[in-house]
Amino acid sequence: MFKALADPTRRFLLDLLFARDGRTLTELESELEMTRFGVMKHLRVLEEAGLVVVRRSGREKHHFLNPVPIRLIHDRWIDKYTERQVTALLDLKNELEKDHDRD
Amino acid sequence: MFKALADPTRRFLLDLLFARDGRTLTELESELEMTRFGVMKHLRVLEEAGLVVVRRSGREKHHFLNPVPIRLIHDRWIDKYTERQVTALLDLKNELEKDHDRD
DNA sequence: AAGTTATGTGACCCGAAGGTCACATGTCAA
DNA sequence: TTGACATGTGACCTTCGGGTCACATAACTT
Repeated sequence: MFKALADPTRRFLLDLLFARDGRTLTELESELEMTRFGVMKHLRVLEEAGLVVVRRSGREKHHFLNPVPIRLIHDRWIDKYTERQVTALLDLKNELEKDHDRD
Repeated sequence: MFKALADPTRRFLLDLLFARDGRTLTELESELEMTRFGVMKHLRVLEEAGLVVVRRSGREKHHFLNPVPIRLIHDRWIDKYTERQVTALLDLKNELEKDHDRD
């Protein structure tokens, strides 16, 4: 599950699904500079990690983002008390900068 | 930074630091079934990822957990609206189970 | 100064993961 | 049913990352 997040291509796939859910394999493939097979492998990893959930419809396979595992990562190393400090800090930072691009 | 979380040994190191901060290399080494060199490599990766912050004191090097990058992962794929749903869901789950061990 | 302790560096080995391809199955449409 | 489309499988290659070791520097102790 952590290994699933280790690859930049897979993170980009999550970004795509975060922007718009329910896309199919070929739809996602068109956004990447890679063979269909590569994308398929990555989606499989994400699926096995529980980060992506799948719904079949005929010959098509639609992919959806699952936020739960991400939250579990968060909760593993940030307790309720620290969370308040960190969110406050980051909210302040975003307030000061007002433009943000990550990674 | 995501690759830093991909390795189970490094996650265990974060767990150790989450339990108690400021430990030194040899202290952490004693908790693992590995050579000092292996642990050193892992700590270096965690440090470069910003997940661990370091304070030198003489010949000793103390390691501290930094929660900010973890929170950034969270914020990347969970918006404020979804966050409420997910936390509510997980709080409910923890309430029902009442015993929890992860990974 | 000398020995011990804490940490650092470079090279090396090996298994795992990313990527592609030939080939294959299942499904829609005419 | 025939062809086109969407997805799946296994083998293969190559690069990368985890782990160890020989060797090295720096600091505390007596």
